[in-house]
Amino acid sequence: MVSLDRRFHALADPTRRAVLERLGPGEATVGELAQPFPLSLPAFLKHLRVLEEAGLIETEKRGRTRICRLRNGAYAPLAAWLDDQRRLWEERTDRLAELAIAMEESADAKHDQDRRE
Amino acid sequence: MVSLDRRFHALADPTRRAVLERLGPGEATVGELAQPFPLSLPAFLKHLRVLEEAGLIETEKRGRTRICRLRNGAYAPLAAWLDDQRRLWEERTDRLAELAIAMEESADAKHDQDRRE
DNA sequence: AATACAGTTAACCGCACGGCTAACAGTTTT
DNA sequence: AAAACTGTTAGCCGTGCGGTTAACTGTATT
Repeated sequence: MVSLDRRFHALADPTRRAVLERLGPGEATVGELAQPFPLSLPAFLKHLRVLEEAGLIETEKRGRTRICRLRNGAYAPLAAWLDDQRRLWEERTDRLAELAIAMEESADAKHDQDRRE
Repeated sequence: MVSLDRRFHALADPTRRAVLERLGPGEATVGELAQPFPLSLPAFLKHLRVLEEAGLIETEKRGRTRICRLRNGAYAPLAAWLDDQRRLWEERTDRLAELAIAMEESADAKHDQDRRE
């Protein structure tokens, strides 16, 4: 299994994210992918390698060209981690809300008590 | 607005992700956060800086200690990007499915035609 | 067979990243 | 006032990342 480190690192670059965005709707060759970027081909190839080793894309050589496509379930582990964190956060705010309510009730009780005195 | 580059880069490190996980349930001081890690304090502080400049946490100095907490909506832009990409992917597979159905119908038609001949 | 095309490998380069130690600064505590 | 505690800054260092050019491989085209 590829580490979250590799996956997140792969996304921390605008060129690589652009490639993924381009690959969302459908597959493309190395040349087609590289065309929009002001990069040498070797530099661009390194980005593709990073994406492939992060398990985000898969590639296949057909003749003298190589076609690239998004991997099935590529984003699942990343989305899962984010969802976990958001869940933790919301559980926390829920607890805070309960606490606030409890304090309010306690304050009301004190208020009633004051009135009775 | 903080770039996606910074945000994703901040997540591409196990120490920093661990800090975020720790901070999910509630806030903590620098010392409490640093304690589990086999790092010098200056090294650890750099990680906190990265997280703060990525807009993921916010910190506040109280006396001689500094307390750190998760920022509200910290993960929203990241989750949004991921969701966009997954949407693109699913639209693509939907189109492929439609195409497959269309081809099947076409094949059926051809088949019927063959039978009629 | 020669040429062009698409990608790949190798070797290098500057710089930012992640780590360290040492010294300093501002708050509590005693 | 002195000592202890909690961060913080400064400066250094090795490694890896993102980029380059040059040379090469293998596949189509003519």
